[in-house]
Amino acid sequence: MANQAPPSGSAPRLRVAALLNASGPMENVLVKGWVRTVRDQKGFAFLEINDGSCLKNLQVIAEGNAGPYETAVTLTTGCSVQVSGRLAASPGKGQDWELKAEEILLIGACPESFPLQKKRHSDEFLRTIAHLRPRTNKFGALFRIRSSMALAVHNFFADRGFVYIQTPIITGSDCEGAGEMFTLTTQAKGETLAPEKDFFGKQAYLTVSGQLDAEMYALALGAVYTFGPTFRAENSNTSRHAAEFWMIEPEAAFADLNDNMALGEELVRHLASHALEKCPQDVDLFARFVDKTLSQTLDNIINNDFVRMTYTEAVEALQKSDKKFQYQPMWGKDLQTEHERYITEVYCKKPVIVFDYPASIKPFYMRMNPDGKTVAAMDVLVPRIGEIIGGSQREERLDMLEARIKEMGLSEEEYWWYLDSRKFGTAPHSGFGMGFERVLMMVTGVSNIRDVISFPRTPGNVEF
RNA sequence: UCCCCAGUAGCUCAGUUGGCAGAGCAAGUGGCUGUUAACCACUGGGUCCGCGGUUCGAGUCCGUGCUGGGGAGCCA
Repeated sequence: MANQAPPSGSAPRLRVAALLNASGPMENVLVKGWVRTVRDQKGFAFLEINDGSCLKNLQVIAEGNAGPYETAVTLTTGCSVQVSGRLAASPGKGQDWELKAEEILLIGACPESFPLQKKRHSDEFLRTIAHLRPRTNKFGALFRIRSSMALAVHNFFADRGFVYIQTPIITGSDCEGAGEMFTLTTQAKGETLAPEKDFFGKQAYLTVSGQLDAEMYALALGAVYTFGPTFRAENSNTSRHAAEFWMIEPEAAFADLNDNMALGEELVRHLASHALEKCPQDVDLFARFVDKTLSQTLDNIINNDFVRMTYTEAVEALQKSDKKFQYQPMWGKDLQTEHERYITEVYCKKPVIVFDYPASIKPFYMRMNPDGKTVAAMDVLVPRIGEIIGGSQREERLDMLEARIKEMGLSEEEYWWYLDSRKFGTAPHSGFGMGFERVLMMVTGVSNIRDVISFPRTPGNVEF
């Protein structure tokens, strides 16, 4: 089918983005898209057509009492149309080019019950019509940025020799240690089946992380990353949590915690500048209407080194501050949201990497430091969003790892394959998880995670 | 899961001390020869979230449930 010539007499379809960037007038132009507004004058009418290729609409002018004009005045906001005509310089303000319609055909009508109007809607309302919200300027822009950012992630790792791997979504390991898991079963409603009689012969779950699998591939291919969906059944009702989200998890052999922190910082900075460079119009919409401090925030991320401080230093800084915290900062306790916000927004005023956390508050696979109290963990915290990356150098010493598994009451048999990687040619390695939606919140200023995912899954919500 | 706030026209909201249900936008109709969320005029539009209670009378007060939002915990 590639390069097949269009049927004789009809022009190939062009996208609005290309037409708005035209270098000169064009004859025989064909556009297909959705009508955003119809402005009917006496004897002529303006249409604004959007086809998703860019934020801006193409202005179509339908003149004359017959043909295009007759059709134009019957069109309503939301309908789909095809328009053919010629692209000409626009005498009006606001656009360089406009399409003088020679023929307008209605493809799909849109009755007045169409819920989207030519005005701003609240995010809450748009969430109730998540199937239609991509037709708004804001969500169109968001999902063009999301697509571009995904590509930027792949390019970033490809440029650095990381191999893209896909780890299973279905897992049998019930103690990955990152929160509640969704159980998976083929049993019928109301039926109670023992796990050993179920599809996999044991209890199965949706993955909460591809990390343990990714480690196996890092210890073979040198450096790998995953980029896929992740599931958490935590009954978590906040603007920063979803039950299904996308996570990027790089894992590199022969890399220590410093390499890990450098990679994370470089990635966050790369993504921030990518958004500004590759999606300027779409990002500008967010800078103007969603978060007025967005440009400043992104500049801050791009142009400054991230502050690095140990967990111990962070706790000391919190204890020395005049600010009254609801939770007293104390060595050995996890940093609370209010603590993270103080560190990034007040104390450092820029992204911060906190590392070397107490072993007691971190999972078994993190590498024990020589002090015997802390592990080589690191979190990248950004102002307003909080934790965007969480990672560590992994415990590569078999005896230490076995001891930690035992200490935390986990089953060594369950992890036989994981332990094998330390038995056979073990090597220092490290990696992290980065929440893709949180990155999108960072580059757009959108404050609710439900508005950077196509169809968000949260407790009590699986509509669409 | 806990704390706080909200739910009134298609949307965004106002509604005074408990006393006839309101505005803007949208929609419909008409007008307008270059508009830019066009503009101007007119018209239609209500389960005041559900249930129960107090009262002569409840959008308004009380109880309860549901839904949504903000914050917390947990985390990416």
